[in-house]
Amino acid sequence: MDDAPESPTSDAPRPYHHGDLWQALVQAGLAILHEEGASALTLRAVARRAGVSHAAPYRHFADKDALLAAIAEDGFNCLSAGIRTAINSYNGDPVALIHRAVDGYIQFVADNADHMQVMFSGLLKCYEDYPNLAIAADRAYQDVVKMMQICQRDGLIALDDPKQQAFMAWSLVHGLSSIVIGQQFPVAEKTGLDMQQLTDACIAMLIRGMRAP
Amino acid sequence: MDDAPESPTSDAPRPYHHGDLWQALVQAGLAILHEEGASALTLRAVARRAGVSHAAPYRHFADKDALLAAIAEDGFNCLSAGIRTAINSYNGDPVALIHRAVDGYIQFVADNADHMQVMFSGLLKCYEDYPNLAIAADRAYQDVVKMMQICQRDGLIALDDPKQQAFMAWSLVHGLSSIVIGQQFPVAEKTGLDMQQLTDACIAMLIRGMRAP
DNA sequence: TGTACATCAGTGAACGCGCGTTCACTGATGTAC
DNA sequence: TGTACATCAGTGAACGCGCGTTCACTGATGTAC
Repeated sequence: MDDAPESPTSDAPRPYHHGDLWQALVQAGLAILHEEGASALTLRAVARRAGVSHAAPYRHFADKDALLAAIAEDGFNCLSAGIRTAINSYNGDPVALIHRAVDGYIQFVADNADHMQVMFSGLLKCYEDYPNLAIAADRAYQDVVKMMQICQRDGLIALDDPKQQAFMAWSLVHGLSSIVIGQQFPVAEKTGLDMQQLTDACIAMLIRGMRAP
Repeated sequence: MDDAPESPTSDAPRPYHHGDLWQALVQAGLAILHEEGASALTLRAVARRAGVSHAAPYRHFADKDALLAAIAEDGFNCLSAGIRTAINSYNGDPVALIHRAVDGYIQFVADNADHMQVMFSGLLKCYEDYPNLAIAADRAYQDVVKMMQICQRDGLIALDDPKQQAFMAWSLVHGLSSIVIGQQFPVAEKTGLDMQQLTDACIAMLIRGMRAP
């Protein structure tokens, strides 16, 4: 009687075998992050939301951290998808490329603050224990590197190590978004600028800082 | 019998009245953050470590969040103390000033990763509910602004709005430290640089990006 | 085509645990007279 | 200087709660013959 699974949305009787419970659990976790926040992300809540018993997840995840890793991995996939979209629609204007990529990143953080928390706030101690997660994080990073290489090729930034440039760009954008989103202090009120203006200022500074001499 | 306070370190009988339990609880919280991490930071653990019953904290803090706010406040005070130290020892070289301040910030983050988590990872939803915390965060920010004004005055950076420059600098350094410290991916391995080299590269980029034309 | 059987996926009860918070209490402190 | 008393700070038992995890189980699936 404890923890009855919630009634399925459809009237059809839910089959005993779920089909793709792995995916359903990850999606349920994302929904909880959106609607209730990171502190509500428990294994039991995820199972409840997916409409299965709270023991069912153990068929698919070794423990809670494994589920968190899958959720974090999904987040990195979203980030790199956004960057890749920007790269794929590249039209020869590297400044526009950076704007599109950065705006995408910031938008993702704004829309998924609690998801970012799972990815970045040290909830998972050892990324090495989750190879798929490490790969996803690396892929996002490599996409940023690629973007830097394009900006180099087309003369926007200096021909320095693109890995280093990518890391600096990521740091700036990540810091920008996490300070604003985390609401540690009312940035708009303090700087007199809105998010878009702050973003644009950061991009301008970044490009100037990396510009080819 | 549940939750017996641990024996005091001194042999003298602990007086019934503590003297400054408020401070003792904050210090106990910091010790837990250092030694056991943010997930171990519970009200009961803090009381245990301070050597009082687990109900005693409620004489000094309305609830758990109030304790977290006090701990976060302490963190911002440390950050601004570091920046002010750098400012006070200013010797006319603005580049050295920035290096000292940034190195201090990064060192603090490296030594207090879990403390930073309490300050920045959204554990406290509303900073407005804790005026002292908001003041401490703002003071740290104002110290960065002051640093920017010095750099402007001595010709290192452009005469733009120092509040905006401060925010960009903070974003970069915060992002840099949180990505590296959070260990999302092995930065050293990926970029081929150690922390100090990455820091120096970021500072160089920052100054170039803000440099007076 | 039908059937026995191994394998897999999900169930539900149970475990021990530590948490945040409340409450009636008691011991200590300091102040008014 | 001594004493009654209000006030304050800490105690310890109790509350309800939800968590992660385990376990023996059962229902569904698919494969070998």
